Amino acid sequence: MPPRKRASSGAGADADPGSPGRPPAGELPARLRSTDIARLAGVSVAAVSIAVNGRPGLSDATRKRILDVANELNWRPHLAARALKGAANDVVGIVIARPARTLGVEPFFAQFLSGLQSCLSNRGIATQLLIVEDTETQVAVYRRWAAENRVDGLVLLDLAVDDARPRLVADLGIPAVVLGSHGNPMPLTSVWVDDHAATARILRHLVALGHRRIGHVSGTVAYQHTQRRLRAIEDVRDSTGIEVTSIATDYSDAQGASATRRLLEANPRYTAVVYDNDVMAVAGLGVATEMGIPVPRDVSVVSFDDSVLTTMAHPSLTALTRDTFALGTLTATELLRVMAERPAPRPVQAPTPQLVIRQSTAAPAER
Amino acid sequence: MPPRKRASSGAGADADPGSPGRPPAGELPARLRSTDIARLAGVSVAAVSIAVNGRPGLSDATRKRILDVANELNWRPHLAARALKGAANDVVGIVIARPARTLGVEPFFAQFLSGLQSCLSNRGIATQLLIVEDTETQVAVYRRWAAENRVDGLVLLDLAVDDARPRLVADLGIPAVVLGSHGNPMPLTSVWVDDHAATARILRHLVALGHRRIGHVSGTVAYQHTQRRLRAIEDVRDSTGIEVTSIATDYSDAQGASATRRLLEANPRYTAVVYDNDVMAVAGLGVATEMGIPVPRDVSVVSFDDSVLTTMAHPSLTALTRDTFALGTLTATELLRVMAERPAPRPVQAPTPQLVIRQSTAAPAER
DNA sequence: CAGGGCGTCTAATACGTTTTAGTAGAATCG
DNA sequence: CGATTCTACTAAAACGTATTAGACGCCCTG
Repeated sequence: MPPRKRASSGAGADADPGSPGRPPAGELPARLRSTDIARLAGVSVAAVSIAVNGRPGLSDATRKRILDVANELNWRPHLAARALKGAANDVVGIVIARPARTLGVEPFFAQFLSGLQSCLSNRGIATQLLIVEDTETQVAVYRRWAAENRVDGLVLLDLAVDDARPRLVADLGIPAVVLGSHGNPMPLTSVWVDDHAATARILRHLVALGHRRIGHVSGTVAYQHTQRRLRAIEDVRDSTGIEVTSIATDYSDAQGASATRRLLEANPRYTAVVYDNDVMAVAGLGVATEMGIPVPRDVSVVSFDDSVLTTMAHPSLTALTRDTFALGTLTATELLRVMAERPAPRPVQAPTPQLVIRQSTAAPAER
Repeated sequence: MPPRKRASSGAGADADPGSPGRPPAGELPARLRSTDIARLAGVSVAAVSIAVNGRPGLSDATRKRILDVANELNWRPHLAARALKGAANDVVGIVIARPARTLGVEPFFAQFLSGLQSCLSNRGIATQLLIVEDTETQVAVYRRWAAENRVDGLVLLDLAVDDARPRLVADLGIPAVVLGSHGNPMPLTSVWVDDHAATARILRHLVALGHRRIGHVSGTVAYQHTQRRLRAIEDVRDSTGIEVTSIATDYSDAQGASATRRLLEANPRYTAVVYDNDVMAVAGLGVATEMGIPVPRDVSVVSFDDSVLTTMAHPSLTALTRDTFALGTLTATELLRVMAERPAPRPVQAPTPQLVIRQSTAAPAER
């Protein structure tokens, strides 16, 4: 038997060869192909390809005729066929390794993603998202995506100390940008924030107010940016001689609250507490209020992250603020560059977060 | 000239034919193909395909040998080639039409997405996300994605009154689930929440406390769920005779605040205010505090959405709570069913949000 | 022992596009 | 006016996989 031929323009004896056994919603609209467009425009498929890809070598009249037919029928090149020939997929991937439930808690991710996407959308590029349990699966996904040729680029987030991913992704040959790392060696282009300066900014503010005994409710120490903050704190401690105690947490409100309790029960009491994120800061504020310790009179509170939470708290919280959306667009811009030009890896500095002084910080009470 | 042949297993004189002219990071690892696996396993490409797709027709020994080789080399079928043969892409799409900057404000979206993804990830399905400006572009994207065969399924969010998208998507033949609509006719399977019952639940609570004059700061009236809430309010008004006034907003804290101001300056004053989302509720709480109107003594406050915002506010806010993450997983489950079986459209009811009574509601003050 | 049936495997083809090599005709040039 | 270059287009060969039709043994059965 000859290979099954699709019903072409000729005699169409098979009006609907569709499945007679499948009752509901079983119509298949018989996908258009470039041959159809070519036939209707009276040209070859090669001409169709040239026209839709805007390449030179066609008269304006012919080009227009082809495009008119294509638009009329709302035909686009089949993505898979195009990708098979080595074209871009117009997809960038993000794989996140976090407990899925925690994603919605922080506004950071959603805002970053929005910024990223709003920049990529202009180029018709979509973002492909996968949430996995652990870093191992994450690595497996990178491998799989590379093998499958699924994405044109990657964004790496939440870099851990000694994270193996940048090296792996670079070796896999996928264009990528990492957010937050600018270590050496640097296998990938990175967008980084000066956590050191930001941390110093907070501490300078508190020291200037007169605080000499400061608590720090830190995030997960496995992350690189946490380490950078801790190092900055050490530097300030060494240079100014003030006392700073860090307590590590998992960023949750629960651990933020219990860390706060420990700091406020200490004797002598810490006169200021710095929190690595907004959720913990607000939770800590609640704890202080519960314990009858007025903020900012008896204890000042500062958050590393700014959000609707910190502005709406009472008292509103002094916080480091940054444009997370813009961070996303910056990352996207760099990724587009990497995808297009494959330049040598380089660090790109994002604006350093600014300190917004609100109602939660003041000079420590006299003793 | 004969067609370019890739260097095969034979004499390997070309250790690294990589580009000598492009200096940085220009290695291309020469993608593996099924032929390579076949050669190394000593079988045909057909056997490789059968093995990796787990289809019957191969002895266990051969099957294992093939899979071993494939895993060893970390080879996977090229996605595009596979998709070209009509296989699934393992991608579902979500197109959101909102100002990009607003996405991070509400936790709803991030949580929903997490739930969706955590369910889809089990099947190795990724989510493709696109944020666009308006509904027109959204429709164009659906058309393009359909024509390109980019996604296996769609999730439709933020349904407007008379939204044309369900009909369009159904006509395009893309499996899809809509969140929130259960109208007639229903071209697509929908996951819906009983907004009517939820709204009634809030009002019953306030009426039971003794409130007879209630303000409602509503969201954008173009959305279907806003309409359902408004209708529910009307029903309660009609059946109980209490007074309820709605003010439409765009969900922003700014408009929430100004609406609150209007309600609290009214004479006689409204003794309770219901907000369509948590951001506005917290903003309204701030306004009341500023105006020297104690909550809940002089005015009760209820939020339609629950989040870290409502729990951390002082006083903490009475709110409707629902498991947005679970809503995501439910939607994913339904979408998977639709993609697999193409059943007739049907409504799937998600659990009705429950009222969590916190500190912001109380009986109205005596007059 | 012929013949059917089954288990295992392969050759060849199709999927829908892009790209390369090439052709026919018109224009240009010495 | 023949040779060259250009313009506008086409035929055919990829891209890497899934699938279909069959081939080849082998076991069973009558």
